[in-house]
Amino acid sequence: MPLSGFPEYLPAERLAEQYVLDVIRRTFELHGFASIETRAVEPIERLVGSGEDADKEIYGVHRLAARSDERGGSDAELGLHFDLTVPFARYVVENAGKLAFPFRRYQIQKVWRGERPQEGRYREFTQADIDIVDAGELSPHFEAEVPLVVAEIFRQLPIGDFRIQVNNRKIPEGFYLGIGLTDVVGTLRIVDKLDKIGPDKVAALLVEAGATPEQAKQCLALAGIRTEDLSFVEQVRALGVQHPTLDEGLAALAAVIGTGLDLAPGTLVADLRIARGLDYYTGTVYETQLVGHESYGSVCSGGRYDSLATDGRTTYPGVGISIGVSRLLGLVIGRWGLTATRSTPTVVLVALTDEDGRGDALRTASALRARGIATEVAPRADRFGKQIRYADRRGIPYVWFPGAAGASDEVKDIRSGDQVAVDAATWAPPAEDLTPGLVRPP
RNA sequence: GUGGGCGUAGCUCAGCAGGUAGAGCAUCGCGUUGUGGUCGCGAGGGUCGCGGGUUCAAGCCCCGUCGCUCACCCCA
Repeated sequence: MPLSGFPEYLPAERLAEQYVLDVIRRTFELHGFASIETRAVEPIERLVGSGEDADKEIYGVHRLAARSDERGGSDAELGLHFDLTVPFARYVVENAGKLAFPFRRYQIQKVWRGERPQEGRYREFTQADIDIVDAGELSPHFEAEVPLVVAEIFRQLPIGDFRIQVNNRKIPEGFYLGIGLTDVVGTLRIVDKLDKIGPDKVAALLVEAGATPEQAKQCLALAGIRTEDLSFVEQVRALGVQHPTLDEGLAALAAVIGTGLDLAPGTLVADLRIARGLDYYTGTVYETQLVGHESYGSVCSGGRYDSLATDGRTTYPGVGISIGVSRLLGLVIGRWGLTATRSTPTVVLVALTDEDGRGDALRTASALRARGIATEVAPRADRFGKQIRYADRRGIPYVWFPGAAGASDEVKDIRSGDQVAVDAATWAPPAEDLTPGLVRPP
């Protein structure tokens, strides 16, 4: 019985997932990020401390044999981590003496959240994170770097157009303070519903929360600003609000968008309505949607955090971004039907004339594997039609026939039907057949 | 956590005044003792989510329960 929120894929879909993970890993490493893995559990106290009402999402972990009065006793209560940033912050502090700063790491792991599952929302899912953390001060140029790495990954995947929306929390914060609204978080939360409930209802909620109609109108005006270039600065200025925090935010966002314009035009969008992500973000925040699937939710988000990690003497500010691998796959596999070109890594099935030929077949397979060609030997010496069907069912592209009595071996591409005489010591498939690829059904 | 929808074969579904379960697809076998995909024939496979109740009789009605699903909340 499947458990809701704990997805499990069939082999072909898992191969598609691995393909995506391979692209992610290769690109992270290409940009010089080093891999780490942190334990699955953290003391609950640490997990709760970072997020407001994160506690209701946390899965607790304890020994079944532990009596209830032991839980929370001398041993700290443990919970499964709900993201990779909080454990990473702990890891940085613990290992600060052995790490070289600025420290760049990537981390691809499962995380758990105890929320009601829906399409694209799971209780167990995979995130792929990069973060850059420094000791004391973090240079702002890193805030432009991390989303561009993600853009490079997404461009390699068959997911269509995407937009990485960028904002800086200091912009709404300074703006709200500048017009006299002091409940920054509450205002953000309401404005964030804009896409879902529309401007009229947002305005109504803001007024209900204590804003004047004029303030509500100003908030909506700010939230409506979205540009692919630096003109958002002018548009905000035109609203006539003054506050030093607003100035800081505009300068910081302009720097990020400017770098994006220079290096990867069209991928970063300044969008002054987005504010989401966990609440430890202090400046730049990112959120990513696939064009045409905006309502599916963000498939990648992150931001800058100034004081998530601290040992009391030194703080370690960082900036990071997290690809929601499971959510992304939920869309492209679940909704689009994307899958792998075959359900097994096997490139070649070595056919068997009879059981006496198994020894030779195993030697043929070894010769092919020695050159990196994934090979398996037919399970039974069925008639060739069945052996070909064995390959066909699995999407294995080639069947290898042993040559009879001194004749040369032959390999057949069962997609085209082409069959040629070959030598196991030298034959190789075209590069595109070496590993499973991705296919999207018509 | 709150509120709606739905649970029959591996999948999509049918079934009915309540009368002891069916189709298509998939799987497997044979036709085809050695080169598949088409076609033909055939086979296997179900405690009708689970438990209780009403009834001579329940997949169908009633109660409960579990699960799945959608929305809210929140987020990847």
